[in-house]
Amino acid sequence: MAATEDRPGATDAALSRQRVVTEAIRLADREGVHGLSMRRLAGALGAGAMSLYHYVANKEELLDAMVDVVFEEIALPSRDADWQSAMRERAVSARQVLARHPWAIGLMESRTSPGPANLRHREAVTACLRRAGFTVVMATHANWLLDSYVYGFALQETSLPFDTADELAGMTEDVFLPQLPADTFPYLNESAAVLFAAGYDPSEEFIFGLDIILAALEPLRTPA
Amino acid sequence: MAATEDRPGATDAALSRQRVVTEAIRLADREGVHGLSMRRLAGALGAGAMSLYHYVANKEELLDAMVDVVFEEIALPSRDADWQSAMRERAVSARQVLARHPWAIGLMESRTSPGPANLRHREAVTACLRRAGFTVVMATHANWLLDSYVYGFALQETSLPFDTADELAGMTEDVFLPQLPADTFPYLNESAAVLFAAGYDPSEEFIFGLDIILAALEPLRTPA
DNA sequence: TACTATGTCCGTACGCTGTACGGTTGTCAA
DNA sequence: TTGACAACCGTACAGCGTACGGACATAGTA
Repeated sequence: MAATEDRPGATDAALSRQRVVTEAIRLADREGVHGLSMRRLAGALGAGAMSLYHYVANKEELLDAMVDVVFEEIALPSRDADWQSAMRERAVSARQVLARHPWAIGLMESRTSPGPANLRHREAVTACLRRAGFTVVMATHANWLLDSYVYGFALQETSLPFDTADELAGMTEDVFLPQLPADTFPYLNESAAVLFAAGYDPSEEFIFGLDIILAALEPLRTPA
Repeated sequence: MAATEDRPGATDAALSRQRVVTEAIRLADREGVHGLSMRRLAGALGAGAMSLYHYVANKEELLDAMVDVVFEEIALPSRDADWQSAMRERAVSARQVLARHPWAIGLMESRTSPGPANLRHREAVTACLRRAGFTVVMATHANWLLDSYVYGFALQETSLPFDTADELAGMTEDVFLPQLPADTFPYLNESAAVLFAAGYDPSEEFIFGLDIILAALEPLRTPA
């Protein structure tokens, strides 16, 4: 019970790489990646800043580890379902995870070497596509296309200034439409007005594009 | 001639918001967004750090301005061509521009309100789609789909650790294949080997997915 | 029991960051 | 001549990542 001293805000458990990375993710989720500093992270763990460096070589390595944990959270494509269902589910999962950890998208840009969870994920996706009858080259094409869509969608989603359809409706009336005068932006103005009147809900947008892509890939399989 | 004192590294021209933003982009292109500090930027302009604050309210506003200049560089869809050619060209242009300014992609994540060039661009794209016979709702779908693909592709591209097909070939042999043992990663190993043998060139990858999307959108137009 | 080695933790310090605040100039109008 | 104003910048402060060296507890060995 006297394992750790009673520092202010200290947590009982001892430090570990696991705990450091997990807490870092929690902090980044709550305050964004700008709010994640080694000192603040250490504080949240009830430790001194320099203690962290026994578990991560430097901040870059910490960020790498965080991104890999995010990949771990994404569901692998199911082995049992048909390829379209399997890929749809993993894409939906990926989008959910990236919405939960928006900072991860921006972080991917600078991280060039994939972590183990990332590799496992790619292996499973490639396996699914190959078993579905795509050639190696076609599976590569499909991979690029699907991943580009998922990441790009998630990226756009994080830069939206609203969270729900209701919020969007409110902002359309109060903010967007006034900023989009019909004489300078006739088409954007029309779009905002029509979508607003139709009660447009952007949360269904993802599936629409995803299913278009999946359907378009279907004929590119070589018959089993 | 005595307009500016002869400070070390000073440039003759006077400061201006234009010059500040342009030089910031040049700096970010060369050294990445981490290498862009107010002091370094001021140094490159032959000025003191605090002088910059007469042209930008703070660094955030500078980053906003930089992103909007990037949008300005993207070609608008042509009015004369058919919709597929117009959208293809603007997507290719966007990808080129984002490859030139990789930092812009990560920056988009945190920037929630679009700048004027961004709005002009969206207006032109929406106009192109509407004139091609897409309904407002369908044009919105198409917009999300196409932009997600472009941004996601650019994002993935910047995190590749190689630049040319030759470099990729070299790294496949020396780095990737050794890291992908056939027993743990059978499918990734196979892919790497096959793509390497086929002289795979990822620079053609973009057009492939883009044309799939464009073709899949074609039947969603309402006849004129 | 005494000594050493190792692992965990952290206090201090250095060079960097963004920027608040308060100058100092140069130009122009009255 | 005076006052206002724009352009510019020096200094200072809080916070950043992290190099360095040291404190302390435990384990292993003699």
